[in-house]
Amino acid sequence: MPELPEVETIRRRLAPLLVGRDVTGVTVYDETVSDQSVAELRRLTTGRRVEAIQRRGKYLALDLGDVWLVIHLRMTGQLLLSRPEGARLPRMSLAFAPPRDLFFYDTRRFGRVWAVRQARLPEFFAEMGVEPLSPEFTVAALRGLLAGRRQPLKAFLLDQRRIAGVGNIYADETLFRAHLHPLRAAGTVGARSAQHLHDALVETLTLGIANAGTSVDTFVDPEGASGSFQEMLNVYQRTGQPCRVCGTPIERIVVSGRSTHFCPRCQPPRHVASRARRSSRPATSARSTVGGLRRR
DNA sequence: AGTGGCTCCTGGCGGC
DNA sequence: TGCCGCCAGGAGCCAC
Repeated sequence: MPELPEVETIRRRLAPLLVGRDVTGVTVYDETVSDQSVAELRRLTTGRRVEAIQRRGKYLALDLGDVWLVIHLRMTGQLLLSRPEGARLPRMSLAFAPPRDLFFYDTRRFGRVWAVRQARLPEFFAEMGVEPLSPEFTVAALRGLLAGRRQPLKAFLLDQRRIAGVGNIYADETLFRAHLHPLRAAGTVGARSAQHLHDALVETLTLGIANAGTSVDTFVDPEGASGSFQEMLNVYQRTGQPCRVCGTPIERIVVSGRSTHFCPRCQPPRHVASRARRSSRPATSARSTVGGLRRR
C-alpha cells in the first residue's frame, strides 16, 4: 500500500518526465475514480502545463498552476508510464504533449482523483497533519501532538490528521525502531521516548525513500520497478519469525482494527494498561502462523 | 476522545 | 481440482 515513501518515490520518478509537458487529454475508463464528471476533470486540466509534481502525505498531485490534479492511490493504485502487456484497462489515463501517457491502474479501485482549483487547496488539505519530513516536524511538535492522548501509539501514527503519510507498514517499523509498544497510550510518552519516536519515524521514512519504497504488496514505481525496503523490514508481516535483534518471535495483534506487528522483547509493554493488553486481539488462528508460511 | 463496525473492492488464500 | 467464504486495508462515516 503506497505510503509516504512510495508516493514520494513516484513523485521523484515522474517529475523529470512530466514537468513542462501540457495535459492534452483525460480518459476515464471507470467513472468511480472521481466524484467529478469526466467533463469537469477535462475542463479543469486539459491545456494546462505541469509546473511540478507535489506530494502531501499520501496524496500525489500534478501541479498545473491554477489547478492541482490530486491523486490518492489508497491500497493498490499504480501510476504507470506504459500499459503492461496483458493488463486490463486502467481506471484513467492522462495524455501529455510532447507525447507521453500516464496510466492509473488500481485493482481494488479504492483510489480517487480530484481536480482542485488552487484557491481551494488549503481547504482540500485542511485536515492533514504535519509532514513528518518537514522542518516543522520537531520533537517539540511531536510532544504537542502526543500530549493528553489516550489512544495507542499505533492508532496515533496512522491518524492522518496528526502526522500525514504514515500507514501500516511504516507505523509498525517506526515503533520497532523506537522500542515502543504499539498499545502504549500516546500521552504517556515522555521526553526521551518522544525523541526516540521522532527519530525513528524520520529514519524509517527516509530509509523507505532511499530504498525506493516497500514492494510487499503491489507497489511499483512508474516504470514498473519494485522498491527494496521490504528486505529491511523488522516486524511488518514477519509474524512468528525471529526478531532480527533478539530472536524473539514477532507477534501480531489487532490495534484499532489494523494488523500490528511487534517484537514483545524489544518493545516491552511499559506503560501499557493490562486491560489494553488483554483487549487487543491476538493474531487470528492458523492463518497467521501455519508452518510459518503465511506472513500475515 | 476514542473505538468498533461498516463501506468501498478484489485477489488470494484456507478449508473442505 | 474446484468452489465457497473470509480477509486485508486507507479513509470516511456513523453509533456508542
